[in-house]
Amino acid sequence: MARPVSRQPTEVELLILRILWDRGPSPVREIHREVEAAKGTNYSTTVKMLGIMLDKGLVRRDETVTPQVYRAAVTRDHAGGRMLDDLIERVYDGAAMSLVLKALSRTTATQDELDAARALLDAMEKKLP
Amino acid sequence: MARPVSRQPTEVELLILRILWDRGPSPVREIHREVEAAKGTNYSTTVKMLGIMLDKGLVRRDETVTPQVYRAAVTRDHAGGRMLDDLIERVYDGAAMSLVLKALSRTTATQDELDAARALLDAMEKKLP
DNA sequence: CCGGATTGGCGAATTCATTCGCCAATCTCC
DNA sequence: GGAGATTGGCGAATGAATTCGCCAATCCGG
Repeated sequence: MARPVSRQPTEVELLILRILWDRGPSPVREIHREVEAAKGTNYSTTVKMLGIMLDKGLVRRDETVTPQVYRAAVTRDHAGGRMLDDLIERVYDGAAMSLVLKALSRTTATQDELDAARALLDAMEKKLP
Repeated sequence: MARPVSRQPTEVELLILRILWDRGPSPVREIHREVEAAKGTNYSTTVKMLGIMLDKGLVRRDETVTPQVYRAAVTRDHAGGRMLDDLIERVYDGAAMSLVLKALSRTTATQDELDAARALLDAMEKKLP
């Protein structure tokens, strides 16, 4: 009686999405090459997972060409944002800033990213009452 | 042939941890009260999950009192931090800042939190080459 | 046109998380 | 002291995710 609960991409789905995000639309054979390198599973498994992901709407398929080409149907930021929202909700009951500060403290960033972050903070401050 | 993959707390485990984080050490009956309110499952299920979590080291148990009292063995920040690291790794291949900016943009914060965030950014900047 | 290689799909098997039925040990209070 | 309630635990059943065996269709070089 297990339940999925969060409508997040599963482990293998995420692995495949990441591959598609990194290399763009690709035929099964190439996707599988990376999946196999990452976890040594079978070609059939990759095909199966792609089929499942197609049903779930996580990927698109161009069947007009041979071999068929798959592409991610969701963007990295879209999926990541949803997963992050979910994480924040499940761990911090929605109090995001706490988690964000934590994330900031353990990351490294470029000057540009720091500037962008400051700009965001400024924008947020203006919205304060 | 499913695989565990990430050693993160599962859904129900997280629900129970959150309850313990919010109310502190508690007897099963009270933990169950909230679990039931949240998802309507049985008392046996809550006991079972606590047993599993005890095995995994996610909670501690004081058996010297009756009823036994359970407490979280990991802090909210510890668990959240690990889960966040995992999320960042799985979605962004480790490039955290991108995700952090995304999180910032969709949250609201207090003045104090904004100040704390700026302080962190300043500290990070000093570490730049 | 032919045989071997490639592609893609279906269904069954496996594993983990979750759920609960059922039972034993304690406790509570007449 | 004992009936009924409360506590806690174990083992089996259920369901989602994952894996692969096996097979059909298509492709490709000679």
